[in-house]
Order: sequence, then C-alpha cells, then structure tokens
Amino acid sequence: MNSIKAPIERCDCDVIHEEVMELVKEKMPDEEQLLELSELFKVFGDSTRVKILWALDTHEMCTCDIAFALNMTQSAISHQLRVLKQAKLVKNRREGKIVYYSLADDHVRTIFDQGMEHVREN
Amino acid sequence: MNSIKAPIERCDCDVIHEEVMELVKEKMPDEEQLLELSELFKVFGDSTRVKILWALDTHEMCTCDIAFALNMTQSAISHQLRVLKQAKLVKNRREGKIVYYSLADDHVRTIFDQGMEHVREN
DNA sequence: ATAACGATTGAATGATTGTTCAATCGTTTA
DNA sequence: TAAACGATTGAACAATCATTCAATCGTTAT
Repeated sequence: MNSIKAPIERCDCDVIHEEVMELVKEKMPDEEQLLELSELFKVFGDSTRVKILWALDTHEMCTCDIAFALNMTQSAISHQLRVLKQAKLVKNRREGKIVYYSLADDHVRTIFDQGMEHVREN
Repeated sequence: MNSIKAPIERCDCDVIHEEVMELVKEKMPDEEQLLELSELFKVFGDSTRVKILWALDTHEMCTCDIAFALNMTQSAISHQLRVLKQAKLVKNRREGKIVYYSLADDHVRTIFDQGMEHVREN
C-alpha cells in the first residue's frame, strides 16, 4: 500500500485519498451514461429551448405559435425543435400544413421544477 | 378581435391560436427566471462537471482527488470548480494546502436522478 | 397546374466555451 | 527565509452552437 507515494501518471500531485477513490469508482455510473446525461442537460441549457418546453407544458403548439409567443422567427424555432426532438423531449403531429408539437414525457416538468427551486433559493 | 388577421410584426405567419397564447402568457415565468434556469442547466451540460458533481455526491474531495478520479489536470478541474461554485452548486473549505469541495445542496441529486430516468428510457 | 403558406433545411457567421500552458497565490515545512 | 506543493488564474486556441438568410418541401386551395 505505498501507492500514495507511487508515481502517478494521471495527476500532477500526490495527496490522494485512496478510500474515497474506491467509493467514487464504485458509485460512478458508466462513462457513457454520464455523457448522455450531460447531453440531455446541454439541451436544457439554452433559454430558447427552455421557453419552448415551458410553453409546450401548457398546451401543444404549432411552430408558428411558438415563434409568436417567443418573438422569434419560425426558422430559429424550427431548428431548436429539431434539437428537442432528437433528444426525445418533444413529439409532433401534422394536421394539414400545420405541425403541432407537444412534450414527449413528463420528466421535463419534474426537472424544471427542481431547477427552479434551486434558482429561487439563490 | 380581428388580431388573427392583423399585421403581426413578430412572426412571419398568420395562423395563431389566440386562446393558447393567453394560456401560455399566463403560465410562463419571468424572462429572468427562465434565463437563470437555462444558465443552471448550462452548468450541468458538460460531462466534466457532471462527473465532478456525481463524485462529490459520494464524498467531499480535494481538487487533486477529483483530477485523479477523472484523469484530468488540476487546472482543468479548478476551472470547472469555479463554474460550479459560481452556480452555488458546490462549496469548499481549506485545510492547510488542501481545498476540499462538497455539494452545496441536494437539488443536484434529484435533478440528476430524473435526468437519468429520461436517459435510461431512451 | 399553380399560387399560397406553414414548416424545414443547409450554409454562413458571430458568440460562447472547455482545455491547455505558464505564471502566480497560499500554506506548510525544512 | 526558501523550497515544495496544492490550488488558482489569465490568455490563447480549438471546438461547439444559436441565429440569420435564402432556398426548398409538403399540403391546401384556387
């Protein structure tokens, strides 16, 4: 057990708490899952997309409605809706020329509520 | 109430569902709060930071520990810890030369758990 | 068929951001 | 006091990303 003083290739310091390392290694999810998780939050990390999702939480809406509500161009909204759809956060249905978007599940609401709690406390 | 056909400066289409607009306008939080919310998620939207937070959820750790656990430089970790601290997601205490970091509250865990549920379902 | 219109797409641009590198700070210890 | 070391900082670079603009798609209606 001399690894505290053993040469460490990955880190440029030598005070490492081994027991903690073990605990962490045990509890950490797969690299891939952590990556997917951060990708999901990256999608939430844009105010336009947050607004879209919050709006859709009220009622399904067409692209044009959203553009109007957010005072942005249809194009900009459409681009963001594609991101949201790829993340499986929204789904859509076509009715003639009009495409209606709605939330794909209700994790969004829970996550936003928790997030808002944090924001309001600080 | 002819606003459906009224000239609309903000949107380049004219099929707008007014009732929905009203509902949305009512339920939408302040612009500023939505912005803060997206800023919070932006912080979660990076895998390095997600890993740091997940690690700290296990146990408090010093900068060097985290760097080792994540196989990254102290500098990179320190930069990210600053971001996390500004977002009031972590707090720290100094003990001699060593600075220990830990989670500032437990919203992180709830939010991550919900996020993971979404990730696992898709 | 063709015009109208909501929606989508791709390229381009400006802005933001994560990591690296080198320098410096703060504390301990020799 | 000087050296050692964990931690932080700022500038710089590469990569990512949101929005704009112009062109096109898909559907409806004339």
